[in-house]
Amino acid sequence: MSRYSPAEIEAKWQAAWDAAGIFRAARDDAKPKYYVLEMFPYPSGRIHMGHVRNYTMGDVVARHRIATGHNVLHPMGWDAFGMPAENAAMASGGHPKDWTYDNIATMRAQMKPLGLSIDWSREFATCDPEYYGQQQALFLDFLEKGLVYRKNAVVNWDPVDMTVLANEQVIDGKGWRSGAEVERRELTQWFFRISDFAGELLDALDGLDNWPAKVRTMQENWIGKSRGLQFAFSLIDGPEGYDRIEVYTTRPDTMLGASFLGISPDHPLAKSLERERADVAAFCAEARRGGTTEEAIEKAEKLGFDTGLRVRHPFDNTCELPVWIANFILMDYGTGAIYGVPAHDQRDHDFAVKYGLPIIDTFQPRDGAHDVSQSPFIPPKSEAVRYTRPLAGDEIQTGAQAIDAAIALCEENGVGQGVTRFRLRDWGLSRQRYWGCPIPVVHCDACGVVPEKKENLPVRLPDDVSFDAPGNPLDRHPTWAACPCPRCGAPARRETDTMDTFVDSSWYYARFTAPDAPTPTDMAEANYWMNVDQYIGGIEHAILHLLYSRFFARAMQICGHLPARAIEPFDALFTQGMVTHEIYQTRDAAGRPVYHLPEEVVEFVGKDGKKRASLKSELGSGDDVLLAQRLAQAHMEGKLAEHDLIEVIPSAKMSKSKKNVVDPSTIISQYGADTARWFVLSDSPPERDVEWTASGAEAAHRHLSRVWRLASEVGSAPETATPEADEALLREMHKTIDEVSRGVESFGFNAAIARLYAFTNTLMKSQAGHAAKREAVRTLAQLMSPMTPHLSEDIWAMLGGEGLVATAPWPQADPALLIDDTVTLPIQINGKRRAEITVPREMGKSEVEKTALAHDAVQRALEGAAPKKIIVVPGRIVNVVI
RNA sequence: GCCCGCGUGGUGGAAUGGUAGACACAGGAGACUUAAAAUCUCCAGACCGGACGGUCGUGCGAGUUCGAGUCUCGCCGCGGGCACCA
Repeated sequence: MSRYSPAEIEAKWQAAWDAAGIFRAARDDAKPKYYVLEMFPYPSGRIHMGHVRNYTMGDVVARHRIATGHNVLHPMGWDAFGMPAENAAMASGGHPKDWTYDNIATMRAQMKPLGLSIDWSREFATCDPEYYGQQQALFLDFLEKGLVYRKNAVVNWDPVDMTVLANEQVIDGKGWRSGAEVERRELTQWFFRISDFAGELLDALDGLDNWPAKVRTMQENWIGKSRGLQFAFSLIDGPEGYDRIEVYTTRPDTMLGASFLGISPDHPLAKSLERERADVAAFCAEARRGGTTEEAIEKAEKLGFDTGLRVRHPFDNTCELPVWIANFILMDYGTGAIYGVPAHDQRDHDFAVKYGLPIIDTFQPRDGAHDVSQSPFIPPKSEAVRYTRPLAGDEIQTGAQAIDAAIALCEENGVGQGVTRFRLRDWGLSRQRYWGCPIPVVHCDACGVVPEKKENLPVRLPDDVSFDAPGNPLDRHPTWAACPCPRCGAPARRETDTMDTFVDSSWYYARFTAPDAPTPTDMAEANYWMNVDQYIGGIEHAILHLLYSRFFARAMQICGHLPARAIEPFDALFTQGMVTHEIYQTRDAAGRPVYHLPEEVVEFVGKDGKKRASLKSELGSGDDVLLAQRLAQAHMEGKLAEHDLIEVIPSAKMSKSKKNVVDPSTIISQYGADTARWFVLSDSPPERDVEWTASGAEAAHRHLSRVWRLASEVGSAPETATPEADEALLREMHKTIDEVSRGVESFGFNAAIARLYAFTNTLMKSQAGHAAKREAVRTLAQLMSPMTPHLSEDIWAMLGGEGLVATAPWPQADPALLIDDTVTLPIQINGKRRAEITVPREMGKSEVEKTALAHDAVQRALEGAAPKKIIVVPGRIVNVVI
């Protein structure tokens, strides 16, 4: 065999790893453990390049840790519940279960050839009854500890499909499938009490030093801590039972600028009025229309209704404010009521202008004046302003100071108290869907909501369901919901809602530590393996998934399913970028974009040196290379009309509709898995997007072939050894060991790969002897092994390595060999490089100075004068200041 | 609006305050070959120059420093997150 043939060697070494069972994880107290996890995939159909990049990165980390003596846990599973399975069933018949498990089989079969160091014995899918049964057990434990509860909540309701929709499924206020106008409806739903943990989840972010700062900031903003004042306005002649209205504000310093009081249409007072007054009822119905999406809210016009009620200002008895119901006030933030200060708030200003309410300023710029009738004056809180109606404190002070003073004053006078609030709301988990984990409770006429008994778990999804009618198949199943009440035994009805699929992914990392345990976790295993030492996934999960998981780890710890130190489940997080690919685009007569597959076009280099392309079908038949040459020539001569050209848009996200998807299986059969792995790591830093290019993939493959050839030919050329060449190669090898090790440890994969390229180049030119080269090539293969495990294994065996390279100890750089005996120092004159000298490493400062000054270039620059100053940084640089 | 991040050749990108452009892609020249493929060698930031060499150069403008892609301040541009949140 004289050619690198990945298909052969990859299958061979995968079989060898399997036979040796080296990726099966078991507790071993003699070794430090290392748990590396990539976010598990949703089984959508086929794997894509993004998966390849994600799992390759995890694999590099895992393989490096194995080689450095760690006991590694590297599992894989499937985030398998969710709507696409039901949509597929509705669109083309079939069953969500079959669709899901078929996809899993396909994707697993696509992943195995990648040669990942995964312990497949721990694989599970979240739709396995064994998994969701344990999730139901967790739910029951949470219920017992008060971590989950039921309440009424406003949801997006599709009246045609008769289902709750997620915000993402409401488009232009209409259901995405039915096209029906979405209603805001109040339903009784289950909620996790995540908001109770808001402060803790926020504070603990500080300890997550190995998380990207960006993710921590995003979570911080999401949790949204604010400090403000809560107090009440007393209501004049209010309806029975209502004598005051509680409000919350973060700007109590503007209290004397209040010109109206606004309440949410869902505020209890509004609801009470609604029952008695037709005009109020009509307004509230109008105000509630439209979805709960951002988009719907954005577009919604500000609507207000003057109730005729009035409240008294707590600091000014003569001041009475009208009470309005306004559609922009949210019931679930603060108290559902605000006081409006049009002079210092954009929304309140809009509202005041529309309804002719007074605009009263409480502060002005320090110097000058701001006409608040035209626009609100909203300086940063840190800016000092001149208070025209100060509630407390000095006339001139910053907003922040005034706010603190106002809170203090109100607390002293018993008007209200300072409170800390969070934007984070409780997590609603009920979904009126079939393909999810059934919520294990029973509704009994006599006993109410009763938890299912743990011995009756799992509450299994029925298989005999149909998707030919709108609504939740569980709800209309003839028999499934019927069951005895777990408490009194009377005939009762199961909850037909299922859990949000984010629940499934909130604890799978813990389940991997003991996937077959008869309880959600096995504490001995969890105690050994947790936490995840390195978690890797996309930035798109920066908020929800990672926040929910942090909450779940805390809740599980409270229920005794995780050790206390695992409340932060992910010690280190890495968010990798996407794999992008260029798009070939033309436009149709109407100017709409039309996309083309790569095989439909010919690329060439245009007269401007930029990449151009043209449609093959317009060119007649011919060899691609010749076509490209002809096109380039024609373009150069200006013979190509613009409309013959295709727009080449680089770096677009891969998607079927844009026709720019590259299927990993195609690449693997063409070049092998090692090439795909090497390429996705080589071209960009891992946290950034990487552009897939055919030429880049070819280059990667070419390089791997070169390394393989280097290995197979080592020793076949005539012996040319010189001690100098051997020594030089050895030093270069140790520098490579050092740099590659550091790169691999710090997610500097692209830099590590660049170093490996450089070392390969050195090796090819080296005059070192056979023995030295042999060792260098074997080390090269070993250093490459986390990225190209099959190729490395083959070379390792070829060059007499002991055992498998996968389990061989990682090479250590000899510090003595990292330092050269001589150094080349650049000589700068006034900070600009002008020359260089090569001197012994140990040469003293004054010696170096003398040598530098003697240099021609320095003498020329000095023109006989003495330098003002000379800076010598040993081993680094010489700077002569003239 | 608020909060982050990023601007380096034709392209992706290297660079603990110390030789900017490593490594790779695309490009050019050449070797081998009947030819092609494959492989190998060399060139390559811009400008001036035959060469030696020189001038400029990390979005723009200032500052700190012997020395700034890197640190500070101010602009400009791009990207991301949050947002009727009181």
